Amino acid sequence: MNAMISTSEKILDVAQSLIVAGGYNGFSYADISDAIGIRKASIHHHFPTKAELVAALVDRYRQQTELGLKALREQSASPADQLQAYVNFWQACIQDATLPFCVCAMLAGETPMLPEEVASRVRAHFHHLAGWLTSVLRAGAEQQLIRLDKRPDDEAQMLMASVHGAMLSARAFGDPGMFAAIVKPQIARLLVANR
Amino acid sequence: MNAMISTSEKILDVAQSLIVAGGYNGFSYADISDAIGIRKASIHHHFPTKAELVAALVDRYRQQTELGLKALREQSASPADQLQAYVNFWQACIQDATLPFCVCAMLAGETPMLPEEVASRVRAHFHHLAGWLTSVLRAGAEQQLIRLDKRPDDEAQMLMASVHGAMLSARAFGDPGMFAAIVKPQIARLLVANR
DNA sequence: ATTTGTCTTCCTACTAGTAGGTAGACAGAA
DNA sequence: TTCTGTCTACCTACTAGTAGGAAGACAAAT
Repeated sequence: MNAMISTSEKILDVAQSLIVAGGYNGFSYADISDAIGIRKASIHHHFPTKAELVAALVDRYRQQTELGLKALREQSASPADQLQAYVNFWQACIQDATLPFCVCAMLAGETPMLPEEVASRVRAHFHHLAGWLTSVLRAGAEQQLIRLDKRPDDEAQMLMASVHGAMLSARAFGDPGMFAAIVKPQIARLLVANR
Repeated sequence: MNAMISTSEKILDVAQSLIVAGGYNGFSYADISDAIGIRKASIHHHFPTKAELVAALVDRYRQQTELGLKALREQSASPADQLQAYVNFWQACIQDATLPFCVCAMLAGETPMLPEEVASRVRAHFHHLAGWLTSVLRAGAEQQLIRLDKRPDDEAQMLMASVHGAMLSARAFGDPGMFAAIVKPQIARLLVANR
């Protein structure tokens, strides 16, 4: 009946939800051990050090994101829809608490005391996400669906910051709806002539 | 030669810079002890538990913020200038690394595993800051210096999220200039006819 | 077919060091 | 004298990480 999910995947799953809740220093091997019913030492077999574990986790996260964003570009017709779908994805994650915060946004806050191998991967995720947003915005501007006041990459950075800040506010206020309340208007102002 | 700064203030100063670097679980009594040359037990005399220490820290932080924002309202003539000054303040803090991140933004990310006495104070800070921004935006709109697409409190939440998200991006990219690059355009779009 | 060796995964048992926190003594100031 | 701040010395629980071995899977050699 087990969905044939490997132990190392289970470890990463648990570690991810723990990181999302409390960051790099907010979980221990013992926590993972308890959650999946395996000894601490066995986790060290799969991931010798905590830094390696989290680095692998961020790699997987970025890979999943990459896949998700690619799927989004292929499914949604217009750049405007792609933007909406991206925001809706996070809205759903936050609402049903499956992934109530971006792993890399969480870790980014802790940058100053993150192992370099983790910090560099977090930076890579930020670069990648900003790149995706830039290309969507640029395409939208070319098709005259989106109106940009600044260069596409600047607008992408602004949008990304809004998304992360909105996650933070949703958490601080304990109100999942706050995310959409902040991000949707930011999207709306980019869309040309919404009538 | 000591500037007559009390031990408990020193403790809070060090704890604050450590929290800003690594969050609630990113520092220990031993770290503070090492930094100010006092035994761990002596810190427990001033702040019996870690939760109490951080709660006191956030109280002080909010109080300082309150004072700073009030001063800002009294010094700066127009609401537009107040907004600019607020952003400039953070820009300076991030640039010279005196306070490269908002204490409460840091803690907000860790909300799910924060002691309730800390979480509630972080929430209070968010409320207070949002309130200040709302009143500045409302005043600006009344004087027709600021153009609001949405209700003042919604625009305030959007601005606050931008500020926090911009701090996160500046950290992730290791580029202090990123903060201003993201926030300044957000302010600019609110200002009416900038010529 | 059985043995041999290797690889993987997990285990028990352990280490050194750190976590937050406590008890009690002492010195100086009020 | 009592109160405040600091100290030494200690506690229990937990931290990441290690040592060494048991059990099974697989493949090649016998």
